[in-house]
Amino acid sequence: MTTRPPTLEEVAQRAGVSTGTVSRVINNARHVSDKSRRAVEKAISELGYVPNTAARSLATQRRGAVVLAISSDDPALFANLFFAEVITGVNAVLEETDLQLMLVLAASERGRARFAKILQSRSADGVMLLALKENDPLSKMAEESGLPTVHGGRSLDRTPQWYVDADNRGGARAAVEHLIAAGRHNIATITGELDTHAGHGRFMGYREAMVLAGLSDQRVAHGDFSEASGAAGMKLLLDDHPDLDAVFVASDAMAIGALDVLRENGKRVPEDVAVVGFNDVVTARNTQPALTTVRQPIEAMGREMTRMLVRLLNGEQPTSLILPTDLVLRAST
Amino acid sequence: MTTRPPTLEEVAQRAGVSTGTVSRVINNARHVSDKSRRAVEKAISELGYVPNTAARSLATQRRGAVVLAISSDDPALFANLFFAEVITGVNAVLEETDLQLMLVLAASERGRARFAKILQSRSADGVMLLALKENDPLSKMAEESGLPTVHGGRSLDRTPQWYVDADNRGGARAAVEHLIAAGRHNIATITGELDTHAGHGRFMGYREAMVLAGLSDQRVAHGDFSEASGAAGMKLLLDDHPDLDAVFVASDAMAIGALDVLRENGKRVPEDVAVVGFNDVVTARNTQPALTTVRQPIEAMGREMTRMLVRLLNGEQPTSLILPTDLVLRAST
DNA sequence: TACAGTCCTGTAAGCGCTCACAGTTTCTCC
DNA sequence: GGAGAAACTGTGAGCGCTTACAGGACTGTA
Repeated sequence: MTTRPPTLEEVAQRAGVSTGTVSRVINNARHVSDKSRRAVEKAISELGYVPNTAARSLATQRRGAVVLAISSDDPALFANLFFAEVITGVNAVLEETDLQLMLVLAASERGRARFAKILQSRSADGVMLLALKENDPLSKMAEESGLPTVHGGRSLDRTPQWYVDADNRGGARAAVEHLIAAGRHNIATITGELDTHAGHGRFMGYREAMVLAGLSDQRVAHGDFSEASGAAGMKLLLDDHPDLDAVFVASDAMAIGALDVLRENGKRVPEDVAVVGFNDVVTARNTQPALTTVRQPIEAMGREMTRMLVRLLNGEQPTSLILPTDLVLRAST
Repeated sequence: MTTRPPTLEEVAQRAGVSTGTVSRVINNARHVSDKSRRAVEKAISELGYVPNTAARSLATQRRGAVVLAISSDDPALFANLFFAEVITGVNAVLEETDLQLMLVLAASERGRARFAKILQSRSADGVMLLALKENDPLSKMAEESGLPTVHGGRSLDRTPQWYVDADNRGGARAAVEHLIAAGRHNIATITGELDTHAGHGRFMGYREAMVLAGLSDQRVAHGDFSEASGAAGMKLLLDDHPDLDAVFVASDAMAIGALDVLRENGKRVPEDVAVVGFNDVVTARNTQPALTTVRQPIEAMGREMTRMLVRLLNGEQPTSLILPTDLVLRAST
């Protein structure tokens, strides 16, 4: 058993000053003489004093912590290095502050209850929400708590006041424009779920690029981001539009399904049909052929969400952000 | 702005009892009449009261949170779904308790300082440490703090009192025995860094299996877990032991490098040379051919670490755990 | 009826810190 | 040298909760 850590009062005694002065030194407030400051600092280091966060929180009404809540149990969150990347980004910014990171996986009912408890017990000063589903209950909970909240991604039904999102539309458009520049004209698309912001945005990006180039945007199959739906979509496309020479697929998982179908049908990639995916999942570089895809700046999203939240906590008014994506060129185009 | 949340005192007033009684109800202590209890519960739900954690922490000297510190910036931690899996496991157990999860990435100097601060300011009741490097400073910091600490993995230099680890040796042995059972006899190995517990254990597992089967354990190349070192190791092995018919590789990354070299040298896998890796990284199922490998129970490690820590916090004396691995059979054997 | 046990309840003293307030000292500038 | 401002410091009242401790109200027993 370790002995009880030293308190501010003991520091004050040792330094021969009052507790108020010690507190001022700790929070480097003004109005402290060099002499007192030095005495206090000496006492602090001799005693190995570190302020007790609970006591400080109680007095200041500030928690010194933010919570990152991850809502969906969507496998998309776990495929990929999504998790690691977001957290790396969040951590990088938090390291520059005194804020601690609390993590809540709120996929289950229980997890949601825990999240609610954190909010209501005021265990955190702010919230970062990765809620990929539409109408996610966490979103409302955070709002009702009144805590500053930053969203990662948007839903179609409601644009949160503060969010960071990837440029789904722009990314899709760039991907399709890349296909066009490579001389493809009969470009099809397999969409994701259109009732998600990402799915909708990527589809819009496709249409935008095609229309602007004066090409037909009518070669469309609808999927749900899953590998199986990608395969099914590809089959439909081959039936309906045997002339297609490229396909923009709204997720890598679907693209993988599509590649299988193309192979089964004797289509060579990219010679006969070029394929572009979206997300740059880890396996994208190991497909046959390696998949050209759109990479989302996930770590940057984590970073920017955190920056935004920190600003909010400082009373500033940040502006929401849409981050650019990268087109990763590989052998499938 | 939301109004200040209700306090315990307001609950007491509304319920017509004293604060002591309310506190007893909240912590469901004994000696509360049904009448008071009901009155208090009614008041609580009417007011939407939730105890303030900071105040409670201050009074009880318990924080209601544990910290998960991830030390290494080792890419191995980020390849894979390591991150997501560990956290999923940790979260699953934590959901059954009232403990919150604080996450610290302590790869940088700054991160380490933050970790120290958490320990010293007593912001957490216990520590889970994923410190993959030998002699990791975090390990000592945690120990000095006196907080209950559970380690994920071991280092060679020092076995922590409480840890959860995967059975590296047993996993390796099972992999090699699988090769033997398939009729291979000239089995080589490419080791990982032997000064890590994992590298050492896997090598021991290889030797154990070979010796027990009466086979030579002398076909050895040493690597450092990286893809490049796997390729280099494979080259050496082919030169020194052209008769080899199988190779147990201590990491998937190295196995991928080895597969490349085998292909370049016209060796067919698995016909000429069977290959087994270790870790089951996401890409292992997409290699050519798909890689047979040893899967570590990462989520289970997270779960067991957390269980162990919870027991420790309850004053129980848990015992350290070595979790079994799984052999994932694919086309490379 | 008296007396010890049990239960229940209220009271109040902390937990370790911050911060307004008031008091004291030191400057600054005529 | 003195008035007023500025800088410094100590004091003490909280922040919202827990937890002895001290009763008071019952119960059962002699």
